[in-house]
Order: sequence, then structure tokens, then C-alpha cells
Amino acid sequence: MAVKKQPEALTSRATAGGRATSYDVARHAGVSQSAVSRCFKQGASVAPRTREKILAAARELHYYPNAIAQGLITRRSNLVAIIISNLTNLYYPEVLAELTQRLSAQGIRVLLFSLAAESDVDEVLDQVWRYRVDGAIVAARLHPEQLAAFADRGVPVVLYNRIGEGVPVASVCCDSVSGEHALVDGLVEGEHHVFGIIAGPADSYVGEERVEAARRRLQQLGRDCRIVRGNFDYASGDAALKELMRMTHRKMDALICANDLMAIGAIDSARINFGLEVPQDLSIVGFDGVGPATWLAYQVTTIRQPVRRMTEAAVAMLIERIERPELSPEQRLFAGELLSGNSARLA
Amino acid sequence: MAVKKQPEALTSRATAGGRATSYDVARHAGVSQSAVSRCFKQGASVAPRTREKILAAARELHYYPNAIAQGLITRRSNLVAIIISNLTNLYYPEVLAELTQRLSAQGIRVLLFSLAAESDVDEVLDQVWRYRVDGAIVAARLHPEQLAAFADRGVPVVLYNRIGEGVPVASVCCDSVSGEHALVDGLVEGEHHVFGIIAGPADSYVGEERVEAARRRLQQLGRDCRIVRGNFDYASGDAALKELMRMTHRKMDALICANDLMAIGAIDSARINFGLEVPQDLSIVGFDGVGPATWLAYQVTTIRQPVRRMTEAAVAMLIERIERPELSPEQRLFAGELLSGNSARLA
DNA sequence: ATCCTCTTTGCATTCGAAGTCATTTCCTTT
DNA sequence: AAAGGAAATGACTTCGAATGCAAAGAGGAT
Repeated sequence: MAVKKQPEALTSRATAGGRATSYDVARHAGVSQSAVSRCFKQGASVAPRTREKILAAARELHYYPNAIAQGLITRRSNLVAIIISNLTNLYYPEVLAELTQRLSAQGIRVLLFSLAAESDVDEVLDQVWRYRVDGAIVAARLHPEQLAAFADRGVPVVLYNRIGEGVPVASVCCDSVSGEHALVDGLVEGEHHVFGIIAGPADSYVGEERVEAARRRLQQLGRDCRIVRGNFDYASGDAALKELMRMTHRKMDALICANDLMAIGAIDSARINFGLEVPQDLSIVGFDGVGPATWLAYQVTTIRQPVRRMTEAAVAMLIERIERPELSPEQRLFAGELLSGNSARLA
Repeated sequence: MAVKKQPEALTSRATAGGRATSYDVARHAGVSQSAVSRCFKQGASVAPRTREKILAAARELHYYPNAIAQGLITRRSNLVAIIISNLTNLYYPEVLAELTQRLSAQGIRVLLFSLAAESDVDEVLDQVWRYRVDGAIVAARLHPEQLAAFADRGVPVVLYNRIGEGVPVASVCCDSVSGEHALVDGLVEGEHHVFGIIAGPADSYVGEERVEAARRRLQQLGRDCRIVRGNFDYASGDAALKELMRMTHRKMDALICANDLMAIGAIDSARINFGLEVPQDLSIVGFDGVGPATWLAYQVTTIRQPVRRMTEAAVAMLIERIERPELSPEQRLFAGELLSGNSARLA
């Protein structure tokens, strides 16, 4: 059995250009390491004069508590993983910025994972486990087993704009159904007759939900529609419009797009490739309320997601669950706001 | 002097729903903790049969090495901070996604900091020091003292699209001078006479550099110009155009914008607010090559930044410096590519 | 069987801060 | 002045993995 060395045997690294430790500060201030630790902890018992001495020493040595060491001993990394699949979507950067700033404000750091392909998910999760994140916010498609892995490991998750498929998971979504109903109702009352829909990629939860909601509502109101699939980007809006024009013999007078970017692509295509007036000849609506939707040239009629409220809710839900892991999985649905815009003749 | 406890006194957490440690795996496989550690380390000496046993145990217990503990002992967190000021810029999401994916591919994790206001920088840096990141990529304005702090702490930095002001720091930039020269030369040869410039916010490095390059070149070619300041966003392109039209009595026939987003705002404004044809009545050029610049409605004549090559260089430079901190600060300048587009009559 | 080398393995220690517990200090009260 | 109690402080251990070092084992040559 070995005998433990005393702290004073440690050499100071503070002066050697490296980073100071709590021991360095302790020695410099003539106190124990425990005192230094307490000094940086909220509500710990330290005499005012001692605190002063220690803080002065800390300043002098440029001491910053090592979050890695803190994480090890407290079992709280103060890290949250944010997993996002397609950052180039125009919609997600805003969400990411909001989430990051809100988490920062709560003293939580963001470990960002951006997926190039869905197949990378497992590698990403591997890293998520290794870093012992306190929680995760996910805006990417996960298999049920992958979601279950979070539960197994006791890592709280909040899904953003998607729900757990088969697995109960906390989530924050923008209500596709009410949004699409508002759009469809407006279009129908606006005397449109031939409807087209541009769907998102098949593996997008919100994409499918929006299209399904729109289709159902049209059906309820006795209207038929043609559906073509896009992939959420500008070019696919253009391509899908061309396809729909072919299918409907150019009779289409209302187009519902699963997101704004495709709506914008379709608007440009209608005007430039088909010489149509939007909305006189063709009404086009989108979903999301991204920045370009309000540009003068477009003024897309769309449903704006309440990003601030949604991110606020996501962060709040996650933090709640980090602090009280027993909380049940809750789904929060936010109604979007109808932006009347100028790209559709709504009643 | 206290006597050290033996590892077997530790209780297993592997079965308790928590996370398995290397001790749990060791006990399960009937070996020592050191063996487990070696087993997960590249090129360490472990007998094949032992390795098998350990890997099997690890799989069974869902063991993932604790990156926090590894970081503490090895003094390598494998974390890199990415500090970005305005994520909503349309240009940065692409950069961020590229950087994140490239770093991931190198086994490095990204700690993301998104600034709401410049004043937040110091709080962000505080966190950067605490997490003992191995390096940082910065696309935000830092004071010389803030840059110096990185050097003091031996944390390598690479600046993205900005250079160290007064402090030598590694950086990756897109060449504003050659880019603006190409644009200006094209415009001048294209028989334009009344020039306007929409600058970026005064605190933007690239903004100032681009405008200065354009202004100088115009001067060299004996052309005068009016300059109005925007803030890089769409609305400010519109506002600045109005201001310039007022200043030049609507005679302006060439407009140089410090970025694409303002160019797009100006194009829309020219068409919609002033009934002008672009480029027949007014040529407008931008800078960046963001997604919307290639949309059918705009087809902005601009300089596209080679984002892939730039991010690749930034990551490579950072990793080099993490491994060999003595490397000198290098500045790498990438030439942009002229996208001829359709928003300007170039010669 | 003996000796020597090379590979495997385990022990003990270390990274830096947090927290438990025992001890000391300080102040108040009588 | 003594006693009581609260506040302040320090010694020591702990988190989980990496690693220097010594011991043990395997294999080869003689």
C-alpha cells in the first residue's frame, strides 16, 4: 500500500505559461484547495476576507475552473448535444442560434452535431454517449432503437418538429394540421379549383404531416389534388411545379408547398418559366415563415412557426427533464401564425 | 497518512441503469482496468484473446469510454470552439455545417458559441477557457486583447474571413481585393458611369475590406462613387438603394454591394419600388455566392467564396497548430470565383 | 532444463475540482 | 471569563481513464 503524497509536492504550472489549477490559486492565496473550490461555488461558506484573497489570486493567475474536472466529479457535464440533419435548410440556422443562446443563458454549453447523411447517426450517438451530455435536442430522424438508447442511458431528449415514432419522447412541434387547414380553407374560399401539392422528402416527419393535413382537408371540402414530391429545396420547387403543370394541363390555380423554400422556387418558376402572374393566375402557399418568404419579390402566404416560443419551450422542457428525469414525455404543439402575404388569393 | 482503498471496494454501476466504467468492464472480463484502457487505445499492447474478452464485456455493458475523464488525464479535450456572431447571415450556416462535419471526421467535437451581441464575447471566452478546448475557429470580431488571451493560454485559433488586428493570428479569408477588382473592371468596361456602393456595418472586417477595394479600384479607373452603409441584411439593401437613388438623382447605373443579401434587397427594391429593369437600367453586384443568389429571380452577379476549400483549410490549419503549437501564424487567402449571373451588364 | 528476450499484464499514481467530515475560529451571551 | 453555537477552514477522498514501471508470461535459442 502506497502512501499518499501531499499537495505541496505538486509543482506550480501557473507561472509556466500553462493553466493555473485550484491548487495554484490556493498556494498563492495561502489557503487550502477546498477554500478555492468553495469560493467559486454559489452559496458556500467562505469569509469575505478569504474570498477577496482568493479572488485576487485567481485573477492574478488567470484561473478558470476546469469544467472537465468539474464534470467528472459532479457527473454533470453541463453539455447538451444538438443534433441537426440539414443545417442548410434556411429554417434551422435560426432555430440553432436561438437554442444556443437560450442554453448559454442557462449556463449550458452546446455540443453541435451536424449530419451529412442519416447513416452518420450512430457515429454521432457514440460520441454523445462518450461526452456524457446532460441532455439532447434532436432535429433529425432517429430510429426507435436510437431513441430508446437515450432512455436506457437516462439522457433526456427533446425532439424538435418531430415526434417519437412508437417511443414516447418529449417533443416540441408546430401544428401542421391547424396551419394547413387555415391555408386550405382560405384557398377554397378564394375560389380555387385545381389544386396541386408539393410534398417534402418521404423521410421528413413535418413534410408528411403537412401534406397529409392539406390533402385531408381538401378531401373534406370535396376537392381533389395532385401531389408531387420535392426535397425541401429551391430547385425542387421549380422542378415540382413543372411536373404539376404537365399533370394538370396548366389548369392548376392553387399550389400548396410543404415549405417556403419550395414555394419560392415554384413562384419563380411560375413567373419565369410559365409567364404566370402570382397570385392572379396561380396562388402559392408555403410553410415555415423563413426570412426570404417576406422579401418584396415573394411575400409568400405561409404559416410562420413561432420559433422563439418553440425554442424556449424546447430548452425549458429539456432543463426540467435534466433536473427531474422522472418527468413524463410531454408533447407540446404550437400554433403557427398565418402570414397573409401576397402569393395567394385567400378569401 | 491515509491508506488507499482497493478498486474492488467500488460498486458496479453497470447494472444499476447508469453508465458502465472501465472498472466494470474489467471486472466483467476478469482483467485489470489498465487492460481495458489499453484495449481502447490505438496501438497499445494487448493480447488478441484478452482484447476479445474485453470487447465482448464492453459490448455487453454498453461501455463507452468517458471522454470527460479522458480529457482530464490526457489534457486533450478533443473539443474545438466555434464562435460565430451572426448565424442568421445565410452565409454562415453553410460554413458551420462544413466545419462541423470536417472536424467530426477528424475525431474532434464542436462546442458552438453563437453571439447575440458583440458584448457577449467575454462571457463566451470565459466558457472557452473553462472547457479547455484544444483550439478555436472564430468568425466574430475579437479585440486584440481577446486574441492575445488565446496566445497566452496556448489555445490555437484560426480566424475565418477576418485577420488579427495588430496581433498575428492564423486566418483563412476570401480575397476581397481580387474579387472586387473583377467586379469593378467588368462594370467599368460595361460602360457604367454612375456608381453606388452599399457598405456593410462598420465593424465588419470583410465588409470594410470589400468596399475599400471597390472604391480604390473605381478611383484608379477615374470613377467616382457614392457610398451608403447597410448592415448586411435584406432590408438594409432596400433602404440603402433608396438613399442612393436620392443622392444620385436616380442617375446611378451600377451598384456594388458588400454582400449578396443586400444586393438581393437592392434588386427587389429597384424593380418593385423604382420600376427599374435589372440589369438594363441598373447593374447590381454582390459578394459571397449564397444560395438565393442563384435563384431564378435574381441570378446575382457576384463573387462566390470557395467555402469548401476555405473550411478545409481552416480545419487543417487548426489541427496542425493543435499538434504543433509552435507553428507560425499563417494567413491563407482564397480567390473567389466570378459568377456572371444576370444582374449586371459586365463587359 | 536454463537463460534471455520480448510481449502482456497489473499496480499505483495522476489529472483538477467537489464535497464530507472533523477541527478551528469567531462571536454572542451570560 | 466561560460557555455555547454558528461560521470558516483544511485534510482527505472521489470521479474515470491513462500511463510509467515492475512483474509475470511466452517463446526461442542453447
